[in-house]
Amino acid sequence: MGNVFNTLKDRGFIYQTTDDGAIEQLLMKKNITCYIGFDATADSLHIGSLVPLMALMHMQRAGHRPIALLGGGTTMVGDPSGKSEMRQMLTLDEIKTFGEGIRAQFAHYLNFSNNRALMLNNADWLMSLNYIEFLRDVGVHFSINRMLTAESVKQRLETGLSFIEFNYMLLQAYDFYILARDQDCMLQMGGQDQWGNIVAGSDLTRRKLGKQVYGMTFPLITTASGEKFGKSAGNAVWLDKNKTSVFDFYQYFRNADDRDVEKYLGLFTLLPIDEARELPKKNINRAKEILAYEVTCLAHGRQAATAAYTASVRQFGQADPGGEVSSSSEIIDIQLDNAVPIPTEKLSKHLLSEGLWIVRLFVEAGLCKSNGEARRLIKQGGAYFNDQQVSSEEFDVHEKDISDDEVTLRAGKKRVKRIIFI
RNA sequence: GGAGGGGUUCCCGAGCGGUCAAAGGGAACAGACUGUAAAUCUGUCGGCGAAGCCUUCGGAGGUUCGAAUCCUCCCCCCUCCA
Repeated sequence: MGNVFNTLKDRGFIYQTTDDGAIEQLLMKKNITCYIGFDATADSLHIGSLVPLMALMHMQRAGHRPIALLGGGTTMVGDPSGKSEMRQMLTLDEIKTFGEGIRAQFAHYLNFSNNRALMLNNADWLMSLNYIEFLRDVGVHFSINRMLTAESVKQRLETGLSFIEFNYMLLQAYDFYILARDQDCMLQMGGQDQWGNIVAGSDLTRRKLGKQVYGMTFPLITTASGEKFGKSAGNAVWLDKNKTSVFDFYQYFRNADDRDVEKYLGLFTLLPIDEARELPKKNINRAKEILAYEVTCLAHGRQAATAAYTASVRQFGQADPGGEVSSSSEIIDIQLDNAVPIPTEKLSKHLLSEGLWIVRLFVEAGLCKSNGEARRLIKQGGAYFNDQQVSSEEFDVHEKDISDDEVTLRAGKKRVKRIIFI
């Protein structure tokens, strides 16, 4: 399997590095430790973190040791990079709780046994810093003139940048230095907006330890239509199945833009790169199924991915019924006859006793946010009750209208829910 | 600290006493077309069982028959000066 650097490059992970040749050499010569920071701003990661997660995974598979660094300390300050406004500050407690949730998700991608990967929290060394000491120790090495030329800072100079955020770069640089010193970490990776922070860290490490360490950034992933990757209806697509159902998670990738499929297969799956390039050309919709299945497999496990796949096929049909497309994905072994249910909501039977207004039912089911929205849906002909179009909003559902205490609701073509009355 | 500019519905951004639930664009949602894609076209896009009513234009008061629009105080942001 050999050269991870080429693997990452071929699969579209590399945006820029501090030194291509040196990093490639380094990675081939020995097993190194590398790190990526994740700010603990929510109790779950979302698919925006998939690129760094996959990058660490590739590193580990190639024998290197990845460190996932939780930003318990840096989140106290807030990274201004790539943001137009200051981020809300979180308490230490919140960050701690968030960290727990995130750690569990990492375990799906990385093997933490025998210290083959580490999870650290920069709160451990940042929180106890003494201001004056830090200034004399670290601050001296930073040139304001130079910091002001950083792209991430320049952008914020237009909209405003507070001193606390301006300091962020020093803290992240300090992280790199600490990891280089204590864990022999040689490489920091991150999103392209992290470039300034990463370079600052490698400079600081060189100055303080006389040690050469390296940096690499990933490209910012956007969809072909120019939107930010990972937003579905304005909401983030989370890795936590309680925040984004497995079905919705699968569907997000199943509905990828044609033009993005090849890129996504390279970045978000472990399928051989040649296959990732070929699949979309052979059968674009089968490629999307495979993409969605593979990504879901990594995030939620094979069983859940299979369920999402079969439920989707039942709902929308399959892309390659003849089985003409060959693939190394396990998806081709899945038998489609044991159909698995779609997202289910339980409602109380009491609601039915006096008749449940159809408008309200759609709201209760979580398919519409308000009565007004449900009315609109019905008016526009997008509401379905047991696959029957709802023609009027003046309709009450009684027990006699449903069989087996169960009903299927559909909003538009894609949003479906099964409701069970208990 | 001084002078000026600004905070509008999910976002950008018009409005500057009634005709404003607030132009326009984007996003989103539904329909047509399709391949669960893209592009295009059409419609919708604060809440309320829909009648009218209620809540919304940084916050709190005030003027007025009537305020997003005028006045006062406060909070926040930007620019220039110190």
